[in-house]
Amino acid sequence: MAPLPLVAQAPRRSGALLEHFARRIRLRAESVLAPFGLRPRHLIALTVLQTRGSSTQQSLAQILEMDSTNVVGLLNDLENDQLIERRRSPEDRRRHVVVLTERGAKELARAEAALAAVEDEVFAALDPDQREQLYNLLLQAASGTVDSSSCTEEPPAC
Amino acid sequence: MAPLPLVAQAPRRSGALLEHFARRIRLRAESVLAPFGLRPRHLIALTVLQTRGSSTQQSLAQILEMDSTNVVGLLNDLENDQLIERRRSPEDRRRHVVVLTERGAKELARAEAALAAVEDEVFAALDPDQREQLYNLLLQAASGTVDSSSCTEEPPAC
DNA sequence: TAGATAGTTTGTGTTGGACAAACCATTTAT
DNA sequence: ATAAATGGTTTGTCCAACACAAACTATCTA
Repeated sequence: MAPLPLVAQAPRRSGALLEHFARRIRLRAESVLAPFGLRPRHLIALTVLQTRGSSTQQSLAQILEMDSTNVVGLLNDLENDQLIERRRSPEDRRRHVVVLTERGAKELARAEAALAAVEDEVFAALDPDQREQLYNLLLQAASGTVDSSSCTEEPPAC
Repeated sequence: MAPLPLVAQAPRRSGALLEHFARRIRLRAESVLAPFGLRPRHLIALTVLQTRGSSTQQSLAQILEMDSTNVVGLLNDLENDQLIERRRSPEDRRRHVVVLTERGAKELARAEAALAAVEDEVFAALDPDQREQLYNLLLQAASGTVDSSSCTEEPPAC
């Protein structure tokens, strides 16, 4: 095959920039979140629960791509603060269904509000519209990967 | 003041989702990058150099928000592979100006190409247009934070 | 000449997170 | 009914990324 003219420039990958910003945000978030008794990774878990609904611990580990033993510790923290609940699945009583509590949702909202300044700083170069765009893209990317076994329905239905 | 009607929903923050994706990408990138002898954080450094141009090590540490002693090690790796060069600044010979070499740029491009599959997987729910949008938003956010002392010009000009 | 600054080296400590092993409760297969 | 597999938990070990401190060289500035 003759080599294509290569008119289009090589596609740039978002990965590195994404990680770059993740780091910048995480460093700042650390201190902002401290008063809440939360760490960035707790926020991630709560956000995933809110975004994708209640999940089994197993599927949560899959989504977060964390070792399941470490997920246990993470959930222990959150459960101690009553931000999530572990409910036995009625269909398979070995399973724990992890549910964001009302308190968890409120706390998440408060934490997000506290992070406003952080994102204002890190995304200073983006106007509000663009930040909205960014958020929506990420949201869509997240909700798209429904690799089964996550559930947005009422707790007993999972 | 009377409480506002709160018609608009609370603004959602991108931070947690951003970190979530950064993690997913990093985990996959790790193995893809291994044949190149690179780690994700090397890619970040190279990307920053390409995006924002040559920098002093000091300003690089600032941008990457890493401890400068650790930046040294990072740059040592990259310099060993001849992906970057440290040039003495003519104006202030204490300073090292870090320059992405031609080889560095090529290697970065190759690495990015190798990461295509990774991003395809992680951003499966986004169509090409949306991925482009995402990239451009991140790029703009990155280039916006020109906190002085970075330089896109010819090496001797820095 | 003295002090400040850019970078380097070495060394220490903390922490996130991967991994393995042993265990309980429960479900499924034979 | 018994055995095997599965979801979750606990504990413990190991490693890599980092932050931080100290001591050093080279260079610039006062």
